Amino acid sequence: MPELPDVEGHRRTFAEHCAGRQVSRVEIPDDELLEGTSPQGLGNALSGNPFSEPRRRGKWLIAPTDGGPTLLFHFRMTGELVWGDEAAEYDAALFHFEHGTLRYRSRRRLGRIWFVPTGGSVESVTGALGPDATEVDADRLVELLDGRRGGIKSALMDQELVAGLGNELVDEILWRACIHPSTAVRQLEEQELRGIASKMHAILGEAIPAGHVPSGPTWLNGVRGEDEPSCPRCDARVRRGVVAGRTTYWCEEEQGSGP
DNA sequence: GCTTATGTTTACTG
DNA sequence: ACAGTAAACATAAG
Repeated sequence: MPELPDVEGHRRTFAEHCAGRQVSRVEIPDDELLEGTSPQGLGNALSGNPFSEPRRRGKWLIAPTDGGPTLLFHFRMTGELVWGDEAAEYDAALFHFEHGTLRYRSRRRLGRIWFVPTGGSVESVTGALGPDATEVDADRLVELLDGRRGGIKSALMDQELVAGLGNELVDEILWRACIHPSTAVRQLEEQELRGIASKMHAILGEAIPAGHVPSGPTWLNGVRGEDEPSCPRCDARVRRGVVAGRTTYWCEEEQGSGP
């Protein structure tokens, strides 16, 4: 689930229930989850330091405390944040508050929570990240892709170029822009790059409030996983293949068969 | 048994 | 330095 819109949903969950609040107890059923501290160290550091307003950059959720350490959440493939009392087998971290519990749940246990001490560097954990996809307009995208070698899908998936886009979002963007995912960036006209930026914004504008990439009848995402998918726009065959190392869907009719 | 899965990192190759 | 691929991570589902 976790691409930019999903993480934004988790940010809203955190903001609604945890911002301005003081953790009363931390419980870490899976201590492989924690990077940079121990369950006890985390508990100590969070006592007396209420969370402030969380922010998001790309697929990272950044949760600072007032004057204390900052927590960084990355969800990888199957992580999520859930508010409530319903326990699940893969609850890996529980943040108990007086009014309820925030659960970091991670079925495949790939996600992590990083601990950044007061005054520490968030960037040293996240590494270099490009501008958040929500802040990239057409001019900026053209600039970012100038001189880029390789294919358009791998470029858009590169978090150092643009932060937040994942496999499903990129397929959706290129499908709406009618561009084959393997197309070399250098072969794209400026107008095509502007089209990509515009579709990216339209898609994010719908996906962010939803908290995920929608899979309704007008979305390519809706045919993902089907045996014989057909294009929601033109009904032609949707192809499935591997591009940039990831399972990729595209409409053979509208996006072509590739370079 | 096999394949596949929304992400990232590492190692290797060109 | 820049890109691409493959494998690894851990687990479930078909």
